[in-house]
Amino acid sequence: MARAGLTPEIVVDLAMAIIDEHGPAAVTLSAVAARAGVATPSLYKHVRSLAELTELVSIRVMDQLADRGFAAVAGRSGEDALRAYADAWRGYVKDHPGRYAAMIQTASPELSKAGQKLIDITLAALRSYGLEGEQAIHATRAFRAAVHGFVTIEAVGGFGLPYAIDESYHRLIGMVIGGLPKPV
Amino acid sequence: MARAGLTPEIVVDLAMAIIDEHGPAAVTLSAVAARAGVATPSLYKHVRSLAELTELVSIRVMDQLADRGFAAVAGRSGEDALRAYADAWRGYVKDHPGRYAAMIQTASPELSKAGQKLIDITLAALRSYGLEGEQAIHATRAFRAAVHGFVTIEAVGGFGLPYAIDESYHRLIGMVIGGLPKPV
DNA sequence: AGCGAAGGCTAATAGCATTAGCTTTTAAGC
DNA sequence: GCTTAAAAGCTAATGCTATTAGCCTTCGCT
Repeated sequence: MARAGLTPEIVVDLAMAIIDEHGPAAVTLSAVAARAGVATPSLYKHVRSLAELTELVSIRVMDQLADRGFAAVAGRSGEDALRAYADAWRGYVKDHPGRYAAMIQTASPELSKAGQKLIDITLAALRSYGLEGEQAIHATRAFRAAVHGFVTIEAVGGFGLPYAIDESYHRLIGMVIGGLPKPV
Repeated sequence: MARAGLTPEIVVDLAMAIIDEHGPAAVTLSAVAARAGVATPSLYKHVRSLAELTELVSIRVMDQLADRGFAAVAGRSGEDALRAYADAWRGYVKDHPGRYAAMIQTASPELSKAGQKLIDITLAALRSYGLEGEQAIHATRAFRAAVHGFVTIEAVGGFGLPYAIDESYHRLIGMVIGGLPKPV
């Protein structure tokens, strides 16, 4: 019988498809194996465990998020860059709420490397503010926390009526931006 | 043999103890039953399913959070009230990171009622700002998002070096407060 | 005392991750 | 082209999980 020709990357692809269709909780090795047309234990030739697979998924999601963010920030600066990044971030979550949910419920050393990309992009967007050291850290944390908090609540439908959510987000980002020193 | 004398409340108590000691992932009906000194299926006399138990746990956590918040806001107004609420919220998460993690990975209709308490407290803290309708909604969402985002990232150790985190939080809350119209 | 409900039990089922060990395919080197 | 060894698949088995069914016992009330 011909081989399925799996790789770790393809296994992650399949897991992502399951997340998109049925949510993060539906990601089991059985489900992935069924999609791959393979017996469950065969997956262990490509991933060490379910835990490793979910970690790889998280890294993939962070990378996708970073790609969108990077594209949004490129060629912009100051408030413009920050707002574009914030919108790109939220756009990704709205397009793929399951993926973001899958991402946030995993933590590991490997993951922090992927997460660093998101921080680096924030720093890049903040560059024109000329913040140094501690000031840059505070600004980055504030931006991350505001964006992540808003988008997380929205993804689980936590805002109740979906009334004027765009405007609420715009204002929150405006509060963060307004609390920064003026760009040089 | 004497009965264990369980109630749904006690079952939730035991689940909370497991969360505090071993994290949310360790909450299984087996583990709870072992702690209760009872066979696993006996728990079904008190909770309908594991899903219901985790939901009850989330509601309990939200209630505890609301109690702390209520106490913090009582007798304060304006910026003072908002900062006290923000500090109480974060204090709870620092005291019980596992509980907060357990809370955020559950969503259901029953839960939104408990979540409404947290929103009501925010509205109360905002009262002296005299915000009406849409303005109050935007302000509440911004506050929730900022607080929730920050404490969530902190709870998973997402800020890397634990350097000056108090100050970062203080500044973020300051950004939100600074973006509100002045209290009347 | 007796009766019914509530709270406990054991046994059984089904789904899950994981490990062990075997077989087949594939690709590389001669 | 043949050999060979690693890579990639398989089946079988283990042990954990939630859940259901059906039974027994304890408790509270009359």
